[in-house]
Amino acid sequence: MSSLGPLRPSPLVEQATNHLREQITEGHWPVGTRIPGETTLARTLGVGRSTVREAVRTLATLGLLQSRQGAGVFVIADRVTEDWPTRLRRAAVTDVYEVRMLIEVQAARLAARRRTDEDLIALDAALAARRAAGAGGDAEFVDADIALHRAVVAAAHNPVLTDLFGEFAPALRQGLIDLVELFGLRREDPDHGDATHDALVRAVVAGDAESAGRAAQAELESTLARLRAA
Amino acid sequence: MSSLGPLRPSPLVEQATNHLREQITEGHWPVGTRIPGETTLARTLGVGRSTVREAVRTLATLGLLQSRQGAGVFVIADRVTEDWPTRLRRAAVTDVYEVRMLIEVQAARLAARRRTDEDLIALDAALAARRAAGAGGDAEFVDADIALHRAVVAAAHNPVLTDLFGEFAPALRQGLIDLVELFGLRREDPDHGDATHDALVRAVVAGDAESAGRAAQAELESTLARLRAA
DNA sequence: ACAGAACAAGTCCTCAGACAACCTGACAGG
DNA sequence: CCTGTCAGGTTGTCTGAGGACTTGTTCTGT
Repeated sequence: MSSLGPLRPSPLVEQATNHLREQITEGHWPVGTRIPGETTLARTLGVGRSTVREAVRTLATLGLLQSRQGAGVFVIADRVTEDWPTRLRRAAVTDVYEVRMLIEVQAARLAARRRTDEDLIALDAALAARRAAGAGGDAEFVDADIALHRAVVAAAHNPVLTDLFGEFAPALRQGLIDLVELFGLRREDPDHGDATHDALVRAVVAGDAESAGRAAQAELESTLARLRAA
Repeated sequence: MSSLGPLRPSPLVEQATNHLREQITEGHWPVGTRIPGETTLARTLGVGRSTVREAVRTLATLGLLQSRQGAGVFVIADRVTEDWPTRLRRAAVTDVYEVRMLIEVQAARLAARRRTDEDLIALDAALAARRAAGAGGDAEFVDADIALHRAVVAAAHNPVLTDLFGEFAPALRQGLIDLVELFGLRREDPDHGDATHDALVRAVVAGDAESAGRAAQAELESTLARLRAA
């Protein structure tokens, strides 16, 4: 009778949620249609009504269902938009890094044109912090490196761009730490890449878009090449 | 007594959800702490226990709470990672378009280096489709235009990049349709921009990264200038 | 015959109570 | 100190009830 059977290893709500989600993703309940009522679902799933309600609410929060009092529950989407953190986690590091490079090269050009006095202070501070982090551990150093790049992107003064970089940063962190350790980049050169980063910052400070773009490209491309080799 | 008072304009669960979310985001319940029990919350909020449960489940789905049977409900995050569709919807069209330009200029360069024979066929088809859409409505034309740009990005063969463009496309669509109508771009020139798009495609086909980048930049910058003027 | 009001069925929304499953900390005994 | 037991509290689930709302139908007046 009950479609879920006598097995109860995981919470019932979760089972019910998955069951309903399958009906949607597999097309049994196309977008726009009304799904059976609470009482009916409770009977067919072999669970209580409150359990069904919580499952429906979960899928409503995920954007698959929408319940309208008095009318019923309707399917409004058949798949959840996977969020970027998980998408980036699944993607290849080189692909992520390549996109990061695309973004940042152009961001550096914009930053050179738009940087304010506050940006200059922040850039100098970030550069100094990166240099200082040369004395610390690899994770600390990578964090300081990312912070510097974040300062460059911030100087472009485009909130969408800033958000986008913020999305990529955590995905890059671990890959960069691994890279530094694998190649032992900092063994004889604790603040590895200091000269290129200095050039980048100086180009942005000088307002030279072309140089800034080239500096960013050169710096990122060398790292990308190492990532590809690893 | 009841913190929610006698007002009942919106569903109680929603009110309870917002109330709990505020407690979290405003720091009254720091990450890691246990929140009061369902029965206690029901009493303080002046609602039933099932209402509290659905509110908690909503926040759990959003990743703010985690409930463990027998132990309690715990705060595991103090802010939800806003998804890109809503973020882009809230952002200024010009900012979104600018980032799109950054991405696509570099994508065009990559595409020129990596395009396969299949890409060439798809590019030609998309270009022809855009030309054909000149006879249709504005929405149809914009869709064909976006499809062509999507084909260019796809030729770069970076899945992260393709996904990223897919994220931006819907946010751009309406803005572009409005732009076309506002400026009446197609009144005397139904397939507006055909020459520049043709140049872009030919550069990608020829494998000329520099020309492709310049063509994309020129095309997108002119549109961006119009958006800024609007 | 048509337009609008009144009705009825179905649905979600909320509550209250009960019991089961489970976790945690205290406590006694080794 | 370590360990097993136990009691209290918490979440998980079910059920029954009534309220609120939507929708389609029926009825009424013109």
